[in-house]
Amino acid sequence: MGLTKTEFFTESQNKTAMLLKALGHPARVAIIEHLLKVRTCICGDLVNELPLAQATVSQHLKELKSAGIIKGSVEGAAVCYCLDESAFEVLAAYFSGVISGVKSQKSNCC
Amino acid sequence: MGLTKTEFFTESQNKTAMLLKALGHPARVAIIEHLLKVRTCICGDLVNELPLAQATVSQHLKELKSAGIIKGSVEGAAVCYCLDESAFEVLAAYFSGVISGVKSQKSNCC
DNA sequence: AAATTTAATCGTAATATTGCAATCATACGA
DNA sequence: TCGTATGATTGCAATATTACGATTAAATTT
Repeated sequence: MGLTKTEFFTESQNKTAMLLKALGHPARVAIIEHLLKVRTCICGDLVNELPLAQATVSQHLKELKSAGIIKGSVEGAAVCYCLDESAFEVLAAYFSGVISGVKSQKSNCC
Repeated sequence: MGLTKTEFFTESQNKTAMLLKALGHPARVAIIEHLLKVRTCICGDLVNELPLAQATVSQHLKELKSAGIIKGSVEGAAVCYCLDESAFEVLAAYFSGVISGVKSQKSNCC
């Protein structure tokens, strides 16, 4: 075990969980917030910004990128990273959908 | 290692990451979506609904509850669970903030 | 009281994540 | 071309997560 049984959940549930899991680490939240401030940056900038080694930052960037949360384009020797707006639109829509669903419920709890 | 360095991130970053991590599993997304449909349910309902054993479902419920995403109230021998609206309001506000931040940036990427 | 229902907890196994040092690969400048 | 800058990858150790069977505990039913 230790293996998530993704095959028994819907495509949508797996996709949503995958996005949220990718953001479910303070270092990756910090990367997002730094990109909100500076729009674009390279890995080295984040290594200076975060209390983590270069290998660790690179790994977090890889996870964010493979989840579709950031984009990276090669810029000479460096790689330029920026936010992928579409992922956040999906998540914002998801949560506003949840909220309107909750609000449409009669009472709050049992 | 294998230990997240939460002490080096802000309170807000840790809190956001904690909420997102709690939702970053398809079973827990499925639990949220089921609660959206039925408003309240007990653990046994979810055991019938999900392809997971009772102990596993109970563990997922515990994680959601300790993150503040669901509430549970004892109802005789059973425990009645429902969504905690406030957590979703925090997250919806977070993502709409991210989106307006991204939109205020000049160009999309480098 | 005994049996049943409900779900939390314990113990364990398998796998995933986090973090880092070291190394590797690529692009650029001297 | 040789050195330098940048960052991805590899290999490893420590810890966390996922899942489940078995057990436990509490409330309800018979």
